[in-house]
Amino acid sequence: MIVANAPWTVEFHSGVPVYKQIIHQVQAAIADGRLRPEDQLPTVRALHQQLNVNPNTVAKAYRELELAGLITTQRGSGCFVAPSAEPPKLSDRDRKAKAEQLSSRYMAEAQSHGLSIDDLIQNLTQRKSHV
Amino acid sequence: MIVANAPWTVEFHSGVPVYKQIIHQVQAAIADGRLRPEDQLPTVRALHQQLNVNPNTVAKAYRELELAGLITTQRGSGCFVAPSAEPPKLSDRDRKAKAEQLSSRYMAEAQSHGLSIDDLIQNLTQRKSHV
Amino acid sequence: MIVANAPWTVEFHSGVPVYKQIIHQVQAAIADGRLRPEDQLPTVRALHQQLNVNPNTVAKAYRELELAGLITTQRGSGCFVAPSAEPPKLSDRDRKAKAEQLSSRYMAEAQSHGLSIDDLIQNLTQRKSHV
Amino acid sequence: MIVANAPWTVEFHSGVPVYKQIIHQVQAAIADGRLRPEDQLPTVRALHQQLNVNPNTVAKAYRELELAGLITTQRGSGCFVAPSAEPPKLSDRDRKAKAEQLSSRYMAEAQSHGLSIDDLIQNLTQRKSHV
DNA sequence: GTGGTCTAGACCACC
DNA sequence: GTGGTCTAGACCACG
Repeated sequence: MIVANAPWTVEFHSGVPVYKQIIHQVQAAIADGRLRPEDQLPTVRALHQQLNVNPNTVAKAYRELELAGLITTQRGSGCFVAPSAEPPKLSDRDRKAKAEQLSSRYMAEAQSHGLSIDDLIQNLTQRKSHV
Repeated sequence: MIVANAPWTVEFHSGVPVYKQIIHQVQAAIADGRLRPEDQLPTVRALHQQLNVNPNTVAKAYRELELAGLITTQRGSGCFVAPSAEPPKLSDRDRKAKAEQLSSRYMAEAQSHGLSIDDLIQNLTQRKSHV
Repeated sequence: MIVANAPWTVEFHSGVPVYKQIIHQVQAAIADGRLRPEDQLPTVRALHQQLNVNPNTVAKAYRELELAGLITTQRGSGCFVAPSAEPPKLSDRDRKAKAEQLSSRYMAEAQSHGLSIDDLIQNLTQRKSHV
Repeated sequence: MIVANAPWTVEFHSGVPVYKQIIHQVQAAIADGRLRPEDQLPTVRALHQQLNVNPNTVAKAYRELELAGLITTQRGSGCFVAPSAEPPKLSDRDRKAKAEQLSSRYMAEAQSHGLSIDDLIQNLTQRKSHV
């Protein structure tokens, strides 16, 4: 099954390289089950059109995902989630450390644009219930 | 007052340019009142040592902040929050849009490292109460 | 120390991608001690000129070596052999299997160009004594 | 005689195109006498099954061999080594140059996988005596 | 000066 | 049609 309806998007001026944003989204989709082992990823060409980025940029993201062992590519037919691909498992301690690190950057960026902590919490809570 | 005890940090491999991370943190500190008009910022030298970053990088951040009118630099004595510096005011609609955009990127990055929405919400809530 | 005198070369029409040939050569240099931990690699620009290939091709090779953990890159100063980089250790059995696989491809290619096994053995023996 | 028991193999991730690997092996078999003029080659279908490769890929290899004059195809009955097919004859100088070029590439690849020159020499010597 | 990212576009290998 | 490789060239971040 091709995940054609997935909400692939990138922000161009966030500072985070586009290809890394793609990697993050694929990893996130695998982590929360929207993409399952053996599923086919969008083709390089499809994603490059949808995101309006250069095909090479998508290919670069897919290449790194393959090197990381998360996906496999089959010339002539496409890219697929690796059979063994599994969401990363972190200890509670590591989760908190990582959340701390991310939130710190996240909050600084948010506040610098005039948002408050509550704006963020509210948005996240909304997303949670929407799922 | 010199904000020497503020938690200045940068992540080198986050993709967000280091100088932008510094800008974000200064803006955030101004936005939430940790830095007030007329307050002195850490010196370039102090920050470059603390963050283990090239002085040019800190200088570039301060230069852009000055161009944005948020700080003023006084040769020989340091950089100060501009008297008129005010947190940006956004309409509710803009706040929501910005929060949406930011959250989307951060959630993907969080999930790609094995974190859940709850991990993020929990961390932010904690921060809120700590203030 | 920059390994400026290393015999970096690529064959353009061998079928093996140029960037993989570069990777192989770096790995080989690490494996046999010509490159040691902390040594600096040729800069992207230097190698691109020496090999007469596009800088991106060299950069791609270095990027994969970094992802594999063999080298580290420091923006603004260059690429270095990772402190922990070590030649791969294989069991005798694996060595034989790998040698079998490589030699099979190697010999077919050699014979298809009119060379005999003896030509190959002779050349390799010569190389050995030259070291 | 059909060379059904010949060790036809391809490596998919070697970088050398699959169809070229097939060409090399046919040429090698002709060069060392395993295939003689008038001998029949494996059918496209047989080889595609044995190598687990797309029939088009086998067909492409055979087509190029025919263009090179090494084999002839007779519709309905198969492909045969051309009556005039002869191993290429190279001058000593060319042989050495070719061997040098090939060995250089293969040694880098071998060492990058942790093999030594001796591993290669040993394997080749073994092959020689097995014939 | 260093490496990193992205684009545009070409050609190739394989299904 | 699929992905893979390479080039040329621009712009950016960092020291």
